[in-house]
Parts: sequence; structure tokens; C-alpha cells
Amino acid sequence: MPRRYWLLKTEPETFGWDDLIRSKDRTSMWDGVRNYRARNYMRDEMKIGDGVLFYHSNCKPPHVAGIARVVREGYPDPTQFDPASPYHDPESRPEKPRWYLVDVEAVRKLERPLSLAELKETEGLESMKLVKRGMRLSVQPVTGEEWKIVVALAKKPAP
DNA sequence: GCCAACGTTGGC
DNA sequence: GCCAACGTTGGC
Repeated sequence: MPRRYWLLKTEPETFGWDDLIRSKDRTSMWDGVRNYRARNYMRDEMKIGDGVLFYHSNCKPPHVAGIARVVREGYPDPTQFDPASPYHDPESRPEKPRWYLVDVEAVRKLERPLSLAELKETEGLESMKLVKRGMRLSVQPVTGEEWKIVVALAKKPAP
């Protein structure tokens, strides 16, 4: 089974790379995702050991900050059952949960942040979902080739 | 099941 | 702050 790769978007104001590093075991639940396609990826397709590009959105500039990995596979997002949580979903029942998540663990920070603008200009990433306009999905598959290019790009000096 | 209205995302 | 893209809602 070949390892797969993903990109997870997060707003650094809400939960950023430094928050993941400060988490116990540098690991966190990826909670609060309320989109069915993203849910399906986490519930059905993300496997232990899969690589994750940790992407900061809604900041200046938006960028990939680090590399993480999946350490626990799809299970129900507990925040959906918590009335005090902003992610509470009153229509979801514990016997038939609507929302799933995975746990991710920080692997390492990139040598330098890779801005969206730079990724857009990088050869080989033209069809990466992230660089497509209007791509809002917060959990995206990344191809092995794209992963290699991104990891190698971070080792090069900033343009 | 269609689709218009509306809300959210998120880069710019 | 703007606005394009896109998901969701709800009337029919």
C-alpha cells in the first residue's frame, strides 16, 4: 500500500503550526471540519502514516508551514456532540455520527514557509488543487509528485 | 429534483 | 473591503 499525501488548511489565528507543536505529543485532532467531501477523505481515505502538508490560510501571505502525518484514522469528531462547541451539530446522533476526523502529528517545520504565490509559479504544480482558483476544500489530496516538488522546493533558497 | 437566494471561504 | 467560487437551504 503506497503512502498517500494530503494538504490540510487551517487559519493560524485559530489553530496554527505552533499550536500543533505545543499540543501533547505534537498531535491534535483535526476537528471542526463540516464539509462532506473533506469528511469523506478523513473518514475513508486518510491512513496512518500518510503525509500532510500543513497549510496556513487567511493570513499574509498564505503558505505551507510544515509537514505532519496521520497518526489516527477516521473516528467521530467529538465536538459535534458538544453543545458548548462552536462545531456542535444538534442533528448528529452518537449512534450515527455525521462528522469524522483524523489525528495528525507534527513531523517537522519546513526549512522556509512556501507561499501560495511561489507554489503557483513552481513548475510541476500547475494542477495542484491548492493553486486552482476557487479551491476552498480544507482537506485536499496531494499527489506523490506534488509532494516531492514541495518538499524539495523548501530546501532551496527563497526566490 | 430543480434552482434561486443566501452564506461562507479565502485570495487579493 | 471586494468579490468569485461554491456549498447549503428551502420553496415549489
